[in-house]
Amino acid sequence: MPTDDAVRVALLLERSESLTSIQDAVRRYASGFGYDRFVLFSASASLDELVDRIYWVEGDWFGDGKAVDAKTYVRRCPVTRHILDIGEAFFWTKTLDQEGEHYRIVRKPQGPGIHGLQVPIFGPLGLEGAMSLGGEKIDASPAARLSAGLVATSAFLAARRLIEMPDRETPRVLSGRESEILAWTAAGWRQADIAATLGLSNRTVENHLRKARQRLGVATTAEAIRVAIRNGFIKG
Amino acid sequence: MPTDDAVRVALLLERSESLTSIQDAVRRYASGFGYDRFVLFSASASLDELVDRIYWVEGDWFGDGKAVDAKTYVRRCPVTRHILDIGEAFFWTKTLDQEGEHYRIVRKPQGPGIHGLQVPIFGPLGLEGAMSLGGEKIDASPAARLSAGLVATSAFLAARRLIEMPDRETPRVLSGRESEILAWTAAGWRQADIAATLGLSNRTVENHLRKARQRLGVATTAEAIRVAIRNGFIKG
DNA sequence: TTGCCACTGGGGGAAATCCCTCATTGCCTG
DNA sequence: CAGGCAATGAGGGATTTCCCCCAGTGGCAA
Repeated sequence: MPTDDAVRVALLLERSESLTSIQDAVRRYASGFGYDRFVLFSASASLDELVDRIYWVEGDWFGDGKAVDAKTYVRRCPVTRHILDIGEAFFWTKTLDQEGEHYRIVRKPQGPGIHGLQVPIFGPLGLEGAMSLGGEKIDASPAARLSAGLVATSAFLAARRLIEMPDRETPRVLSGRESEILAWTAAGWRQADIAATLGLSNRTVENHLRKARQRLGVATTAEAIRVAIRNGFIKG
Repeated sequence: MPTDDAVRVALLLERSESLTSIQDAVRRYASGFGYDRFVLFSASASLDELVDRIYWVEGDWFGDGKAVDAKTYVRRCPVTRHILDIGEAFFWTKTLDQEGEHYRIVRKPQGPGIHGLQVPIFGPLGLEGAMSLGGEKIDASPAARLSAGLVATSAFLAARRLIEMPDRETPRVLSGRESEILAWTAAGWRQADIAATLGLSNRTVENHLRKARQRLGVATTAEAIRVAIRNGFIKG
């Protein structure tokens, strides 16, 4: 029973030294549950360096046989939108009728159509990536969801370890000015107002904010505020 | 071998209907790895106030033979602080010398002292909680880390499901769409991306955001996020 | 001394957000 | 059934933020 192998496969993945071996292991393992198409991507809309990066796509996801980049995938697959709502791995089903494709989140996918499992991977800063597995006849048991989820998570972490190798060790700490200005921003002040209040030029405020975003590894100031609050750099 | 039971125990936990049964299952399972003390808590916000709510504390955490209460645990366990830095489950070791207690994050805890496994649980917006397991002679293998991590995660989710159940009625100042879109914004997504992902027009997203700002009585989206986090309209 | 880094500014242009108004649909409620 | 409100979307323009460069100063450490 493949569920028993989940931990062993996850361990194997953790020690993988190449993307190919990761793929092989996942493919072999997931085929036991009926999956034959895979997507593995880092979806952190936030992290500057690894924005929207696909590690692995395999199988015909949209029926047009074309390769997709991460943004296209995220946008065309309506299932992705539920990543934030649900927070755990979930099953979905795609059916076809005269009106077009219909995606649904389901507890237990069955019947005709393409079914899949979406496994989000979260980290300190929120969504870091996801793995999707799809197939036409899949094992939709809770045990399958949990064990495939474990394996998918390990696969993502392993793939990222290999691919994002170059120093991912940014000290996520803000300088004094940066957190000060971020705090003013969180208080609802515009850059120009902050500049006037602190006796700085608009440029300086802008530069500090950008630096803060870079340091926190986020794309927007809005997210920077969330992360800074969470990490205690500014008061919530 | 307990690693084989991880998925089964996790499933059991998922279906638990009482905190007691969660505790029993975890206790029984984790004892196979040598753990005999447990902490399970939900977390959020700043580093100062890392622990939000403690679901379960049990065992002799500080070697003085006394059971600890939640407050004591939080005050005295420095390991908790590392949850945000590390992002995955990690082992730690506490040793004692004349200078006092020393906590270290280690790859493979061994020797005398108290050892433990810290399992952070992440969600869409970052850290959501954690489970700590401790003992004097623990199985520190990678397989044990993975399977105990799976079980700990399931235990947390199950406990939270039960405990936060009493649908803490938040006076929803924001409408569903508004808080949803604000949450995406706080996660670092731009209006256009949110629109594309949710299948809306840019205008609609913009309008919802403005409505949210109006309702919260703030001038900028940045501040709206801070306020929404503080008021619990979106998760921080 | 030679770096690194925080802090301070700037130019120029692209992109995103924000503001005000208006309109439609559908649901629920008094 | 009218009125409120959530949800959707548009036009048009004003602001603001963001991005990618650059450069000087002063502090601190190898």
